[in-house]
Amino acid sequence: MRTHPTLEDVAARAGVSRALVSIVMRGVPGASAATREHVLRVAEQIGYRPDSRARLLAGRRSRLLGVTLSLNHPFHADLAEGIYSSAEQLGYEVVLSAITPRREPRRAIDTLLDYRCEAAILVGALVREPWLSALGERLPVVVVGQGTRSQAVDVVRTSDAAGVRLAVEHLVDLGHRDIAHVDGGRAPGAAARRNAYRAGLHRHALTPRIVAGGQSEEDGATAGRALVDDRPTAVLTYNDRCAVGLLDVFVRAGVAVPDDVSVVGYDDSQAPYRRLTTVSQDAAHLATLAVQRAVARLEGEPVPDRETVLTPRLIVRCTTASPGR
Amino acid sequence: MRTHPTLEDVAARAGVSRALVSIVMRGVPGASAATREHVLRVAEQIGYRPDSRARLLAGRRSRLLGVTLSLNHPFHADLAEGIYSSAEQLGYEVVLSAITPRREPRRAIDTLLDYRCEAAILVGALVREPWLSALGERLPVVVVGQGTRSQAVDVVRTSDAAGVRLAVEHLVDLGHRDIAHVDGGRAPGAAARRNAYRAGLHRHALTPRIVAGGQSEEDGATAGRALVDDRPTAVLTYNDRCAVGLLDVFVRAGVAVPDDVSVVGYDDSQAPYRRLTTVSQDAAHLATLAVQRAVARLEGEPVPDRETVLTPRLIVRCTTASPGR
DNA sequence: CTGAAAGCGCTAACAG
DNA sequence: CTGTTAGCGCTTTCAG
Repeated sequence: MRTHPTLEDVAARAGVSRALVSIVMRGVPGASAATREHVLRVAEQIGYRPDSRARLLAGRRSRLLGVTLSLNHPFHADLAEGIYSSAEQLGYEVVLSAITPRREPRRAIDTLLDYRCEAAILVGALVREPWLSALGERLPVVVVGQGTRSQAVDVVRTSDAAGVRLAVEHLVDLGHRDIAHVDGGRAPGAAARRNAYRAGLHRHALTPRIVAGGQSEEDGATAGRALVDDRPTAVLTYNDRCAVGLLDVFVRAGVAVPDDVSVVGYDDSQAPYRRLTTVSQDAAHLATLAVQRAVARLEGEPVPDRETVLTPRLIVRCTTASPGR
Repeated sequence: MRTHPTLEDVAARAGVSRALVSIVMRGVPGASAATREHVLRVAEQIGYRPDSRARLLAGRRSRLLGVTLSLNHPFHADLAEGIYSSAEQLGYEVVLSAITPRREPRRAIDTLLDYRCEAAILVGALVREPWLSALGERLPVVVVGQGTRSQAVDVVRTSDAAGVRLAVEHLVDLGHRDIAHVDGGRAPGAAARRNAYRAGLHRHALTPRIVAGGQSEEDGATAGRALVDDRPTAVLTYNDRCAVGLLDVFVRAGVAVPDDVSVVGYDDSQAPYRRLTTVSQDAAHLATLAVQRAVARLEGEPVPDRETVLTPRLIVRCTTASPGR
């Protein structure tokens, strides 16, 4: 189990100075093409890879972006993927820190700080406003997917109001008048969606009906069981996972979708196999914007607005139809 | 955006030497209880957190465990959670590196190496044997969840043979004779499960019927569409996600589960709401073992076997029943 | 128990 | 173009 080769090993074997190797490895000007190639080959030969810790320590910039995310959320996975590739394009590294039931956001963020990342991109991190603001004072912070009252951080999100509105309009256009909402409880964005739902129904002089839900399929199933007996003609759920749980209960109870009841999800995170009508948030776009925002702050470029709000799209698939069809 | 406080800042403010602060922060003997408390309070006051880069660089040990995982797999999320907590208990840190469609296992592992983690725990990383062996020569490697021909790495997994066998026996006991398998293609463990399925059916003089599947719900749905017309009485799928996709297609096609067809999943990764009969792998246990194994290698403790194989449990829920009930 | 001193592997000025 | 020289913030001897 021998130790990793160092810059010095490469230098020695290539017969040049460490500084030169450093220059070559970083790809900055200051070495002839011939030397460059030679050094690179030697490095390759002895399996040299720069020690990222040392590099981070020595450099004045770390070019490291810290990202929190909760595992097990398809939408977060999509965001992470986008963040990785946007960051790479801009020459930044990414370090992930997971939020799990036993590992709180605060803990995840602390880890990121210990790595001395230059900016933090927070996905799925529910932290209290004062703490978030304090964090925003220390380093550029971009919150993805949810709003915040804090003025110290950037926000990149999709408009919950617009998304819910699209969904409600779609259902109303189809002729639905009894539209229920399975909410997300304390989940990110849940409050905004709930409010938008209320507003949407009021706009059409309809009566809101909110059922407690959550983020998971199980929450959706629970809500489904609560709704199945006194069934509305349409249901808008907090997210796709929730919709899936609801659908499952409905279908098993012999309730046909979309014939007996229409269902609209949120996030477009489910594989298309379910053919769920849903409000789509463009994860790749959100990711790109979040990274751009963080980088802009780091590089002192002007950032137009603290908050960037994307407009979601409604994707009509096969779980919605006119009532009593 | 001021810089982070350093060890020196704490020392200055507490009126002691840097070395002492270091001792206190690491919690090693060498400081009086009074001093210890004082230093700790000062550190807390100025919001000091040790720089993990510097710590890693200076210490002879990094106590860092590198973990690959693919986002978007509930089973991996469970493993990650377990790894985090086991590592913490043993005084190790964890750094995650995601495998995504655009970020190959090799890339993810290289990142881990750049962080100079002392050992690697590979979950969901499909890499060729020679490369894996080469990696195993460099540092302790524990592969989780799948076997490998490589003799250079440790393996912690659940017996696919035993799991599939449990499932097949269960179905046969229920009276099924026409049992299909939706396989996992090239996914981890898919080959082993496929072989065990074949062996299981042969044991009972039944004819195997294998349908191409995959890891996702969509793959399961595709397989479901292929099976729905010439329906077996029972289906064993590569994993739960696959089972869910299959179920979805069946239920929509008016095929009742378990009345018309029984379905057995694998992983127990779905929320219980689906009431899926499935083969359960104990993620927490696997995680603990993987971490213990890695740590044992690092600390030169004896490791009994290269491979640890857990026995899975069959969890009978509501998707299996006798045929023609 | 405490302080001084030597690096860890790298980057970044600066001279040559 | 190339080599020299300082550190980055911390751990780790080793004397006081």
